[in-house]
Order: sequence, then C-alpha cells, then structure tokens
Amino acid sequence: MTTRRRTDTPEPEPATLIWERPEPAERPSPAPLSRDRIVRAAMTLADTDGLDAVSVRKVAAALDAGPMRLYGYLSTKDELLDLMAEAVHAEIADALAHDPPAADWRTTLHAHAHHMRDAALRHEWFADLLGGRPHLGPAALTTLDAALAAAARHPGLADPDAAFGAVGTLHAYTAGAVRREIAERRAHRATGLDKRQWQTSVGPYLTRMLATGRYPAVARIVAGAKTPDPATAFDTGLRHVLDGIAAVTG
Amino acid sequence: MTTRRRTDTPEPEPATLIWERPEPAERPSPAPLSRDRIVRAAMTLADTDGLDAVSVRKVAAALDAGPMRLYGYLSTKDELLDLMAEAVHAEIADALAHDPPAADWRTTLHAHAHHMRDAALRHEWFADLLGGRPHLGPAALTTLDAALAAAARHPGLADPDAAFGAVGTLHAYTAGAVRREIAERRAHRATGLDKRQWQTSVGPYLTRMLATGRYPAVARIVAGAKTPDPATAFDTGLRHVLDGIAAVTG
DNA sequence: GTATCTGTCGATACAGTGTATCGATGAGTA
DNA sequence: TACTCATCGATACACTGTATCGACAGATAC
Repeated sequence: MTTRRRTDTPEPEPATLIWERPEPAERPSPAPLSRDRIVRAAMTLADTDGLDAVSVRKVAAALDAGPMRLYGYLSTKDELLDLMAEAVHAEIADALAHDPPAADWRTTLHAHAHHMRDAALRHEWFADLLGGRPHLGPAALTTLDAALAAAARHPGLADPDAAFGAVGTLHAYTAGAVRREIAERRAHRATGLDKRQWQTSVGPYLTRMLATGRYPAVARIVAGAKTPDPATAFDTGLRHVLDGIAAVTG
Repeated sequence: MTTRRRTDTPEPEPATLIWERPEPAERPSPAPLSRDRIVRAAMTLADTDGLDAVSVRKVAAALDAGPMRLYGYLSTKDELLDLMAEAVHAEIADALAHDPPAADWRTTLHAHAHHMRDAALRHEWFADLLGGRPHLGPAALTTLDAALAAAARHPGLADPDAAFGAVGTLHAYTAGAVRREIAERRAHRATGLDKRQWQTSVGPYLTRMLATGRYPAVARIVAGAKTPDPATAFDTGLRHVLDGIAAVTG
C-alpha cells in the first residue's frame, strides 16, 4: 500500500516490528478487541469483497468500533496487511505440518508450492500481497525454513547459497503463476457475470488483433490450444521448475 | 487498482478496449493533449515518486490541465495503468528487436527474461503491474509472440500447449522474481536512508527470531550465505527454469 | 472520600483519492 | 450575426488513511 507516512519526526517507524510488538492489554471497557480479531475481520472482508474493501473504517465498523480504535493495535494499515499475509502463511505452515513426512526433497517442495496455491485460491488477495513486501513474520519464516530444509536434502544443494537460490526460484515461480492465475480468474469472473461484455469487447478485440497477422505464433497457439485446467497448468510449470532444480549437480 | 466502477448502467464497461479506442481529435483550444502525453506524464511521475504518486489530479496538473480533462482520453484510472504497462512492454519489444538474431530458443528466452527485468529496474512500478491484470495491448502481444516463436524452436515444444506452458512458466518466474527483487530493493532503500532503523528494528528482530532455534535451516543459510548480487541471483533462477524447459522431451 | 494524575478512546478534522454532474464557454454552421 | 452543440473543467460526493486533542475513566495520593 505504502500510503502516507506516520509522522516524519525522529523515529521514522516503530522500533519493533508488528509481529513481536505487544498488544495493549484488552480492557473490557467498550468491547474486547484484539489484534487477532482485527485481522480476522479484515480477512473475511477481503475474502468476500476484495482487498480494496479492507479499509480501516470498514474493519473497525465490523468490530463495532471507531476507526481510530484500531490504531492502538496497529500503527499503520500496511501492518494490517502484513498481519493478514502472516495469517495465510500460518495456514500454509499448518497444511505443511499435516502432510505425511517425505524424505524426498522434491515431493516436499511440490506440496509446498501447491499449499501456497491452495491458500491463494482460498484468499485471492494473498496473491497481490505475496511479492509486494518482504514477509518476515514467524509463520512466513516457518514455511521458509521448511522449504530450505527440504532443499538441503538434495545432494546438489549442499551449498547454502545454492539451496537458497533454488527455494527462491520456486517461490518466484509460485508467486508469479498464482498471481496470474488469480488475475485471469478475476477477469473472467468480472466479464463472466455479464458475459456479454467479453463477447462484445475483449473477444472481438483479440480476434481482430490476431487477424492482423502480426502475432502468428500467438494465433497458432490460440488455434491449437486445448486450454488445460489451471491446476494442471500450474503443475506443468512447477514440474519445469523442479526439473531445473533437480538438474543441479553438486 | 480496481476502484469504483464507472456507472452501473447497462453497458458495464466501454465496448472497446483502450488500446484501439480512438482518441478524441486534439483541438488546440487550451493545450494540445494526447493519450501519449498523458501516459508519459504518468510514467515520469511513477518513476520519480512511485506508483502511489500517480493520481488523476497530479497527472493532470503535470500537463497543466484540470483533472476531468483526462477522462476524455481514458475512461478509468485502471486504463491509465494498462497503458503504462503497455508502454513498458513496448520498451521490451524494442529491446528484443535490437537483439542479434539467435536461432537458439534458449538464448532468445534468456534475453527475453533479462529485458523484462531491465525494464522493471528502469520502472519499478512495472513489477507491481505485471501480474495484476492480463496485459493484452499490442506491444504485450508482440513480446508474447516473440517468446512463443522462440519456444516453438525447441523440438520438445512442438505441441502448442507445451510451448504455451513453457512460456507461461518463464513469465511466471520472471514476474515473481522481479517483483520480489524490487520489493527488497524498496525495503532496503526505505530503511537504508535512515539505516538506523534497520539496525534498531528489523536487524535485531531477525537475530532474535533466529536465536529462538525455531528456524534452523534459515539460520544455517543466513550464517553461510555469500548473498550474491541480484543480477546473478536472477540468472541462477532463470537457469533453473530454462534447464527445466530444456528437459522436456518431445 | 475526595482530588489529582494519567492514559486511553474515539469524534472531529485534514488532506488526499476517483469520478459523476452540469453550467459556462467556445467553435462551427446556417 | 444568431444559433446549435460539443467539450472543458469547477464543483461536489463519497470515500480513503491518519493526526489531533477534548473528554472521560481508572488508578493513585492524601
């Protein structure tokens, strides 16, 4: 988000990060509130109406509180978004923990990527948050740790830098692929509700563009495409990435 | 952005997409304006002050025009962002066109990915726009076409779906990697200006977290990392991806 | 029990956002 | 010259994130 700064005075940001800053003691005066309840309210709001619907006012209203009440628990809206991302990372960590243990680095990383995708399908806004800011919360570190530990089991990735590079590659692919899948899903949903728009604008637009002959390769693909379902498309790319990682020779 | 809709009346969006909708004839009455000038103004604004600084009012002000003047050329701010992304795709297409012709699919795709990264380093906001919405402008289609044509030269990618999948994988990796690199660069810049903050908050935070012993793999990596420069880190991941694509056997 | 202190809550305010509306204003035509 | 008509942009509206600060409540001192 990166909105307005919070004071330009000496201390440019709170000295501690949101994940370990203590909550204010919840006094039962107006209504019991907590960082967790705030984040949960924001998440349901985002799940149902999209990330744009998450405004300080709306989240506060969902908790029967005034807008400024939240600023006792957060110091910025960006921190709320960070906490939302953390919550999803916690879901991913949970899914990882419930996986059957696998000695193979590849099945672990494969599951890892799919858990991320599943989480993004549950919470579409996660895709937008994924690469926007570094995620350093405890749950995010947990998932990162699991991925690194799995990668380290690959004989070719004994070197720390190599392992880090491999996990980074996997993360980059997953984030990019998921974001695009969500973007397409959103576009289809938006133009699918009143489907007439697709048929009257972007469909014809594309056919017109392809008819110019300037995009022969695209035209060839579009002509002969079977358009596999998103899950297998994701898996195909994932296989490429894992194949590439597997190809590393110590 | 996905802000407010523009009228909820019968036609939910303009029937034609922004890339082929004709501009209003420029009358020299107050000042010559054009979609191109608007986009350029928005781009310099975004380059210097970030994407958040691109507001209809500020762009209009940079062109000595009132805010509503722009809505003769665009029908939504999202369209402005689409046009900005298109402009960057045009830069990428230009860079591709100036590359020495290579028969090898791999060197072409390698160059492709690096051109995208270079463009994102020139225009950091591009990384945020990259996966957020489908890009269907002429320049975006041109770069896609070039990538698909290159992929088709790989004997294992004769099948259209396979070629599309490979290019999609490359795109997903590039988008994800670039976005993360930009996010890190931004974070470092933000906390590097008054570097004291890094040293007083996120640095100690991380050491505290790693000291808990809950993230042994992360700790091991951090301890023994050489932290390669971003360009070679990107290239390492790219090599993984291209290796994976190369592994496809028709 | 009263008075004072202290800290928190949240109403109000401010500067900004995207965009709908519509009166004024100008150019083009008869 | 008179009329028409499209366009420009000032104004307005509903919204955003967050700074400010008066009022109020709980704790402490006497």
